[in-house]
Amino acid sequence: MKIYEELISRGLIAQVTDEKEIRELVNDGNATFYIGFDPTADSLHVGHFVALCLMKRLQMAGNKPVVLLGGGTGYIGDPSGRTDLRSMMTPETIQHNCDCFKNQIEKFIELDEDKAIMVNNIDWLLDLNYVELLREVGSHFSINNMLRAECYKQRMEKGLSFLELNYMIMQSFDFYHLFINHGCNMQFGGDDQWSNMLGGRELIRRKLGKNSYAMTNTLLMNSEGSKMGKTAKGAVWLDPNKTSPFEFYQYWRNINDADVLKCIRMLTFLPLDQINEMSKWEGSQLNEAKEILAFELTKLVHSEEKAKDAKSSSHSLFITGTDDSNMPSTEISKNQLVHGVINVIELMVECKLTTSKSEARRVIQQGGLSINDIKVDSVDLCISSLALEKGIKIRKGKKKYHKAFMI
RNA sequence: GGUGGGAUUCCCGAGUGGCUAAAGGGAACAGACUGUAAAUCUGUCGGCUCCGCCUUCGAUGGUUCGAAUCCAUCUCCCACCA
Repeated sequence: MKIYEELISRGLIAQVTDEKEIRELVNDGNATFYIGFDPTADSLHVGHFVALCLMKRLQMAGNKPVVLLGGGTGYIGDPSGRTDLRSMMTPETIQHNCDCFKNQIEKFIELDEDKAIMVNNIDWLLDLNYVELLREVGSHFSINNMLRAECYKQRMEKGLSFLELNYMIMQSFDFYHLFINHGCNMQFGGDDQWSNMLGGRELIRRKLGKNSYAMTNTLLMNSEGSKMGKTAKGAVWLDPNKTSPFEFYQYWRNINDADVLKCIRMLTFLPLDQINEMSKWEGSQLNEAKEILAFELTKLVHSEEKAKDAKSSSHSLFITGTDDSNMPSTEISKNQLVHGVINVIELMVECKLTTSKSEARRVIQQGGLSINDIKVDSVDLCISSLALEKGIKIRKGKKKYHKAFMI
């Protein structure tokens, strides 16, 4: 099976401009394609990961990726899929985020002049001359068409600023620039980028009379139709300092039944035969599939060792109930104790298990807290320094484990 | 520039002088049931020194025994017209 067919089988391709030509191009390893990453945060998240995997797969098939950091487009902010204006970032933040992205991507994609390159659109966007751009590029865009694009349509009700309207033009210009300077003949991106990508293709056609290609990957949506990779606390980050390997593992381990196979297919590098075999699984057997998914992804994003750790922590916590050194922990210092003890409520807040004492009190009153496997039934319970020196295991609700200790 | 409309607790959204820490829904959190799933049911859902007290309804000042609700000024949004 060739790469294009594989991508289709994995459900990764959403839309393509010219199916036949693109198939040939990527199957023969003749594509130089780019994917843009706008530096919206100081870490990549799961959504980016889908794109990175695709990049990797295409690279392994002999195509050349161009990683585009959106240091310039970050100044504008993509309105696609948004109901409100993105908050404007300072140049310092953008720079910092770009640096973070760079570090993470480098670990995943082999960068080498022949195999893949990384560029930053700040290098060409920031120096554009307004009037010149209007004449050279702006004249090729039809406002009527732009407003018909899905990404803007949604914003017509809530309001769309001129700044955001220009995002499409900037992204189109990127493609045009890369086409000329790096022989980049294809653009890849999330399905929500489709109209922006067509804009670039159209610009290349109008200005150079040349054909170029675009294809989008399926957005990772759950069975309820909302974007995956989000938790109550925010995104699931790839940065281990923002989302620990254990949390990362748990996110996938706790995924809906309906979404497991789809995720395995899309995100892991397991052979399709094996995945098809797994798709016959039902009911509680899916737990096994979830473990595989969680393990494989943790391995890809962090390392095999971290994945093993996460898996064994998960097992010892949920199956055998034993303690484990991998759970998040908080060190309590001596001066936080009063008369050699600390109140449970204070302790919970200290460990960031709850954001306020009221909340901590409620959890205890509802029977949701246990320490060293003994349910806490009084909000007045105090923990001694002796216990803390040994280290205590706090469990809030069913799945939140935390360790508190004192040296 | 003109004319209207709006800003309420994490989000949506009621509330138009006291009975309002503020309906309803969503999210979230805890409990039951389970497969570390979903669905369902129950409870909670501003803070604290928690049977009581304190701070919230865009901002500031005022009227009143008493205001999210009335008045004034300001800030920001939106719609229609230009």
